[in-house]
Amino acid sequence: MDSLETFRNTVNTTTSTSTATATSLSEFPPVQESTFFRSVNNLSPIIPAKASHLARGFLGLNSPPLVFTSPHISSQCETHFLKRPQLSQFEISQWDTGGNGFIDDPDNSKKSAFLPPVKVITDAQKDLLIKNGGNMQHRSSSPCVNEYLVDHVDVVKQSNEIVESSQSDVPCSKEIISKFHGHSDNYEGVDEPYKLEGEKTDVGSLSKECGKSEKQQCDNSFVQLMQAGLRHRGMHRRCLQYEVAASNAFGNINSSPLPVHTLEDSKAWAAFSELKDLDVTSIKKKMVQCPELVNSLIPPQFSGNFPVTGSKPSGIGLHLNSTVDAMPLGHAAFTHRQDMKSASSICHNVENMYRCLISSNMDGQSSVGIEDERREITASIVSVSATPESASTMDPSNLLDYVEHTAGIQNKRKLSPKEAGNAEEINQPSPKNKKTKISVTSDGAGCKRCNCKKSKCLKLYCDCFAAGMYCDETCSCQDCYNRLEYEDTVLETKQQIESRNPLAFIPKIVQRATDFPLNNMEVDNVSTPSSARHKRGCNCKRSMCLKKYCECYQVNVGCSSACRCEGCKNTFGKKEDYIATEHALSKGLSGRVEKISHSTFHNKQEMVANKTDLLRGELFDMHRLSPLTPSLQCSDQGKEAAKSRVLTGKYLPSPECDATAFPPRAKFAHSLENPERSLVLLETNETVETEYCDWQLDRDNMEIMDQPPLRCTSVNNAGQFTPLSNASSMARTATFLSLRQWAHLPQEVQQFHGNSSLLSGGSHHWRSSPITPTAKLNEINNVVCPESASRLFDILEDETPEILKEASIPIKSVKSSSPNQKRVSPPESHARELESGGLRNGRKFIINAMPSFPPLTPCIDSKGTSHENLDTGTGK
DNA sequence: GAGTTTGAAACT
DNA sequence: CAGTTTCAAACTC
Repeated sequence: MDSLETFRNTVNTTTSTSTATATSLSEFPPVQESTFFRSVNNLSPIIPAKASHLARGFLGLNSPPLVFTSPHISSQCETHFLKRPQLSQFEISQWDTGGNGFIDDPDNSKKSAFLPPVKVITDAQKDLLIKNGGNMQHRSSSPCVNEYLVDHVDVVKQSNEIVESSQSDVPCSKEIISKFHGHSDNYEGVDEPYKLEGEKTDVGSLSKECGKSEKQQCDNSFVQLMQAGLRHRGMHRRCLQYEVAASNAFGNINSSPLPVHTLEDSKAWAAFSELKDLDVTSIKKKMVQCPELVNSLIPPQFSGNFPVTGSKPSGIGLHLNSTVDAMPLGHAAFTHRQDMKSASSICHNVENMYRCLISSNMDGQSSVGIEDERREITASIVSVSATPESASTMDPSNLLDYVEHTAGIQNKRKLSPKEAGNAEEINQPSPKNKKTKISVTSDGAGCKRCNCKKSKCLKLYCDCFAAGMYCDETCSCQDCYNRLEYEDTVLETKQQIESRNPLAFIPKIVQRATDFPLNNMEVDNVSTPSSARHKRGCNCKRSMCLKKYCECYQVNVGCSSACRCEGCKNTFGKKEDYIATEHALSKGLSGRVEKISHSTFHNKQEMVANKTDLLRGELFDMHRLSPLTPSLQCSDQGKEAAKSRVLTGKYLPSPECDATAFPPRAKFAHSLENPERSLVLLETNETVETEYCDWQLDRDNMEIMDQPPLRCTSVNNAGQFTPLSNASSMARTATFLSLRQWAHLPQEVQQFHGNSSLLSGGSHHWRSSPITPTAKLNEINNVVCPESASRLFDILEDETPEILKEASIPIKSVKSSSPNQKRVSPPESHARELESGGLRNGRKFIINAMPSFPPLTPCIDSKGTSHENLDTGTGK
């Protein structure tokens, strides 16, 4: 045990440099009082300043998460990264406790012993760590960092615990440790700074204590234990980093943002208990005879058949660049670029799984160039994903097989640590890779990657840049500056462009209220709703909008009045047809509203139908910039109205359209009953979506117009959040944006909205789209909520000064909230009224325009309930 | 794969 | 704001 002490001392010495973490951790009392935690807390925060190079959106140093979400962000790591930027310490504690499932329980240290040590710091990670060398500290809030820290801790912790707890119970415990440490030694020479000094020495001495035959046994049992445990620990660990990975890609049963391991660990412990008292041979025997025992050591989500949900990418507003060639809806998950990113996400998940597999390669030769592997695997899987059998529909087990297969291939080509360390170099697109990348991505079903040569990928010419994404290794660009390492440059350039055109980065494809098809079936046949239109329109002269030169045609949308094309023959909708429709609608709707508003509804269903019908157009409008998400589409709550609205129109085949990716309705209902909880739930995209759907109707129906805007309140409350949970970077993005916008709206407008309860609807709207991109989050003055902006533009016809447009955003919300209002007050006149200050009392206006309706949907249990919630919400 | 066409973005 | 240039994707051969 001397060596153990030495080891501990070494650990303490090695990790004593960080006090900040420990200090912070101390703020989260009960969970981490164990001796080990104290040691853990003293560990240096190992921070991958710029972790995965997998393409990511422009986070911006001082800006809210994303100007528009990037498919790249789908990377689960990124998702995680974004999700809880402020929770590092807490996470650390959570992960450490949760990660082992033993909270402050000395006895649990024993339990932990069964958990085989894992190669928790991959080569790539180490490489990153090395690269980031000195400046690692400042990003300690990164969950990824946390992972490294936790992982680092794990190495120590598990080592300690194994030594401590196993004692002599398992004859080979020492050998296991030795093995483990020997494994760690695989990193030798890669990054000495990260090696826990003493590991090697102690391990070495321990190893020698094992006899040869015993060692052989140990090897065998160790391998089995490790293989089982690695999956449990390693993979789970990886999925801590990619928490969404577990929940999305593998249908995690637990939607909690924070991993809960206790149950699994308990199971595993139970299984392990069966083994721990046996000798090595028996253990081996037992494990061979009872594979289920081993399986019990494996988290359920990683054993057997994975419930496939596909990934639920964050999604984005439909940027032109986010849309690639259309595919049959069946493959819609990869129709859009962000879908491709979901593939990327899956890839990333798989990648992590692969890492685990690599890690579990206990032959001591697993030092493969992870970065390189990642790249290739990702590319390969993207390729796979691009096939009809997209990754989203691919059996995860197949993915695993694939990964394992790939791993096998990869292992044939083991890179030296040095080579692995050259990830940066490898990441640079090379002509050699170009063809492959293109072949993978340019088949129309794949991810659209840029191929810029002169723009340095810092102009809107660059698809990646325009879509708010960093280029990645799959791009074929040259002299690319659109990379994370040039983050500052990218942001600067982006701001520069936005200064010229604040809407430069907003989605180009928007929904139009004037064209909402009633044929539900159509949704199955198109990838883009006919109601969608290119915001700025095309300017085709020769292509007649029949080729992909046409931005409208390219994304399968018809041309609109915004287009200046000549000889438009767009098969998705000719400009002239659009104009004609628009004209007809503008003529017919006001009369219709009049009719409805003066009708006496005796039949609730009829009321719903009528109102739903009216709302339909409005909803399209409201979602103009944001493809409806599955929470709406897939909401199976028997909400006829919502359903009707959702299904009536053709919606963008949102990548998130994955029923299984969304939580049960109960979650939302709960949120309704508990407004405070709602705020928390709002951090999940699905809740936001659902909320929007339900509350919108509810609000419209229940004469809550007189209620202070719930949403406004929520938004304000939300503003009190730290940008924490990356907070649902997506949903939160919209929230913060709205808040900021609101704060900077002219007082006049604020007052207007203060009087207009419909603001709530507007806020809803903002929040309703977790994929809402933000034009500029870090510069309040330029903040433009794309969705709002879009609607705004429709209203103001692009003739309103920018500042007024911004100020009018909530007004658009009014419009959104009250479809009738729109009909009653045409956009133009509405704008005029606003400008003249004549429309100050939105409430009155709205009430006149629309009769109050009883609750429309079962989701809103009762008027009282919702009302109560609203009251509660508004009371805050 | 090279060259051409096209239209958006950028520039003036 | 219009005209021109630059750029990269789409397209053709």
